Amino acid sequence: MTKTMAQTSRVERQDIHNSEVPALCRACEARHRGVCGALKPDQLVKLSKHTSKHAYGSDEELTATGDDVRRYSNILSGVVKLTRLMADGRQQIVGLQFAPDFLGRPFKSRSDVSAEAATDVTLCSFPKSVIEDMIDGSPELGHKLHEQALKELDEARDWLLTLGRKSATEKVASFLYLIASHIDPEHKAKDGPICFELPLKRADIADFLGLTIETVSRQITKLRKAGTIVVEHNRTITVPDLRRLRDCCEVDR
Amino acid sequence: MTKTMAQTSRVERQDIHNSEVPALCRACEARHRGVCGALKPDQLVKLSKHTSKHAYGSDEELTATGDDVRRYSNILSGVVKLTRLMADGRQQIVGLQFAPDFLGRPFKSRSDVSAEAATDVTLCSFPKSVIEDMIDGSPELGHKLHEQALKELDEARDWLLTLGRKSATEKVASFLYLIASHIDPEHKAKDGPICFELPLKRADIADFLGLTIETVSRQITKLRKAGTIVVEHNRTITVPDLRRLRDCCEVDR
DNA sequence: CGTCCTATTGAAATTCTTCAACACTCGTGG
DNA sequence: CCACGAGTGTTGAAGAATTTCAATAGGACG
Repeated sequence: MTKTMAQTSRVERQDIHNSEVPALCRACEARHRGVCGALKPDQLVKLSKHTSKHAYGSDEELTATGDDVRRYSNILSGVVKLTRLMADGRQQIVGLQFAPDFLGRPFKSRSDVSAEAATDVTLCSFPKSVIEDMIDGSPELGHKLHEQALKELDEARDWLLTLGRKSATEKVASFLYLIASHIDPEHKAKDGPICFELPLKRADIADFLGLTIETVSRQITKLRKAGTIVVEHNRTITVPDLRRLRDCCEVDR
Repeated sequence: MTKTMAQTSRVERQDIHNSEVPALCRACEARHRGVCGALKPDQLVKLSKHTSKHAYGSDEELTATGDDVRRYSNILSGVVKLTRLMADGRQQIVGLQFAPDFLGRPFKSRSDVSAEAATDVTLCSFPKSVIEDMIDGSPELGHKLHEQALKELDEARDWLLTLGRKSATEKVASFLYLIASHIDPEHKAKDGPICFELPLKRADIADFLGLTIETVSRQITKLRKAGTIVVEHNRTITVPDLRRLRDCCEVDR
């Protein structure tokens, strides 16, 4: 069984036993919730020798399309968009990843999606080979990566339904609901008021939803006028009643 | 009904070396290309004790939405559609699986997609627990399942681009191209004439592409009149020049 | 022969896009 | 300090793509 959910107290107790956990990793979110949670202290040490932290600004490219993907990363902060581009410039965001998600495509050196920073992003990255060597010795790590792949698959399939079958309003509502639930997973059930920053600009939202900027804007206006959401400074969204937003994600016809 | 298509002679020759391979598995496609390829003979024996073959007719449900998914399966023949359904009846196919794909969602007992037979289908299925026990002992098996998850993820992301950003004609062309390449992976590069049966009826194609039946029909007519495809009996497609079809998948605007 | 299922086609209605104009914010440099 | 431009977001009107509604046709089967 995986022990991902460790409360702080237990983690601290663990770290007394193996004080060799690299300084870099000690304060790291990914160390507990991310892939590194599956690593033993000596593995962390080994990994940290090849590790580098890096910061990216909004819209900066993290991995070029078709590039050799020689490095894996943990997202330490920020939101990353995975996009696919067509020859004539049409673009589709095929995945959004939040800290402390893992970034990289195991078992394949080329990828036809490119990764861009949606917000300011910091990554902790390391060579592919190091991790791949570790997988063989530690099934828990392989399992964790497998889990993340399955999670991403579930999300991609949810989004297929949204892209294929929902109206523009439903799409925008679904996007806002997605962000709201991701920002505050606890809140999801509670249905109280929620406030959050949109990690994407309108153009990105459009590329995520398969719409135009204008349509996105119009639908946001519509939701705002209906009182389902409150918008400040274009990017700050308040949802007075999450249930009402959720209802907009799937309106009976 | 179930026809074992493997040439018996070759399979028998192989099995001289490991006579413990269960009779059921000897002629099986999945034994080589599917997950079972990662199993050792003694594991196959163990697995085959809990294995049952089953045939389904077109549109029959293999796994109900939200059902406990207690069993895994290999697709021995036919095409399976994975669908998501909305409360008001809107439907989206979120994945197509072909023999000898693996069917089932590891590490999760509920799934919100339902699996239906698109064509006549035969499955070889076994309890989840047996496979999961084996994963611990054989990293190769875990790896194979991981690979399949990643493959499905890549496919889902390809499809997100298609659903989000392509026109109706491009969507239909992309679908036909997908099927053509899947039916005959070798042919993909050659660009000669190809003939195949559509595994999906118009309604399913529509649910796969996020379109209506009528639009699908119109686009097929359009491709037919342009000479890009030849249609017989609604289901039999001939593609004289695969390159030309591929060009229709992404028309510059 | 009639019925069900599947597929096609036409015309009207709807949704979304395209094109165009305008508003707001922010940083830079005159 | 203000003008300017770039980047971002909103809104309106016209146009295009797709859906909806409705009618028709062919094949399979009892």
